[in-house]
Amino acid sequence: MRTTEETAVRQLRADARRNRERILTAAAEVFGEQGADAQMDDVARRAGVGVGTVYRHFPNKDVLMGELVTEKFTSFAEHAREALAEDDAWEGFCGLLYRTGEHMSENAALQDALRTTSAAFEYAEPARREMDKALEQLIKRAQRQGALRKDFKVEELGMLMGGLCASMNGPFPDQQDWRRHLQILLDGLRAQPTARSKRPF
Amino acid sequence: MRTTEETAVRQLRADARRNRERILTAAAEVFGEQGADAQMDDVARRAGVGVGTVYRHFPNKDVLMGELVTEKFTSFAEHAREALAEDDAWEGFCGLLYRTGEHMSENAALQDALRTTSAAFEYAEPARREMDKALEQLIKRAQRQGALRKDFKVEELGMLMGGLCASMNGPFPDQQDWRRHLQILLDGLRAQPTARSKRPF
DNA sequence: GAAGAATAGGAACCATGGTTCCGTTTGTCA
DNA sequence: TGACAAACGGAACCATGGTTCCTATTCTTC
Repeated sequence: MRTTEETAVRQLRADARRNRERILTAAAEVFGEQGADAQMDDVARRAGVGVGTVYRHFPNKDVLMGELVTEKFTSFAEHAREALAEDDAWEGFCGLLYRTGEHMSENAALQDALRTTSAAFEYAEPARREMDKALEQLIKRAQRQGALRKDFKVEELGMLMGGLCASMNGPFPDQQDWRRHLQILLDGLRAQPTARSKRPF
Repeated sequence: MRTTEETAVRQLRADARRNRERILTAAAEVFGEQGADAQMDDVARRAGVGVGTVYRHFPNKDVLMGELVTEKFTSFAEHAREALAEDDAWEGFCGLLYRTGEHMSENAALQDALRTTSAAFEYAEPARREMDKALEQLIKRAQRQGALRKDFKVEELGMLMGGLCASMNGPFPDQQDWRRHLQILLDGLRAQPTARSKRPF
């Protein structure tokens, strides 16, 4: 079975194909564990390959990381669409954020992608936008069901999730838990029957 | 007027004292603008001084940054004590977080200090603990007044504020506003008369 | 199974940025 | 005002880590 896509990429030599795969796997592990400042040499070593080989397959570090993060964002978009299938919009929303948090907490590079501006993550922008489209539907639906505060916008979700990342592996001792953070956020997002508290600004 | 403290530090030569002050000012500006990875050469240049001079006054970058961040934390602690003087504990609490946010949003190094684990910021730990002591009182009081959710702990505040920092200068377009983020957090922290929403975990 | 192109490997290269060193300058004190 | 310690300046040093380059090794094809 050979799709057009595969042939379009020009048939790689058998060893090259194998190595490319290994590199991708190794990179996912290494960047996942160490975040954006993991080293290319580490990736190469973990893949059992020379650095030169890594660079033969990916022009530079940014592209390699971008590739990985894009993959992640794409899968999040998929998750969002799944959540859309649930009956209770609010439950779907909460469940998605939790699930996403779970993934992020296991992937340092992803956390970096959500907190930092960096050339590396611009490659992932299209995927991010794709993800946002699915999220938007989810949000709208939860708002129609009267569960999510009306003034909440998709763009703000990125911001909140970025903040959530900060509580994973941050400088906080005592096993701080991002789940707790998420819990508070969700309580803040829930549509309130009562008037909201005054704000000094 | 010569305090014991000044003499304890051993009388510096006039030019040295002047330079030390300049360096501190320059460093506050440079690190405030560019965060933890501003360069020592920049600090020196801004202070109108050679790098060597910077190093004569501060053994290394980490200590210099630590000094600055410590100063900030100390002033935050002071603010917290001021908030304690207000009648309405909740208003005091909100006001403090807002005020703190305002400061953080103008100081990139401070943001870094709240999100990253780094030798540089360990120097600021004592000051941080001092700050936490004041915050604890503020929190307890707001809880007694029934305004703040009962299950909230001081340690969690650091986490949340760290998250808030992530929405300042993050990778989010469209002028995302940390004030909005804070608003949502505060709504999540407000004591709820109604039962909290179910959580999928 | 030999030739040639594709691929691998990893030492060497280079830019960046913190830190050190030492010859020069300056403040202080008698 | 002269002497000397203290302080200055900034070129040079060094470690780190991304990227390149060139030789050696494999596939693949005939």
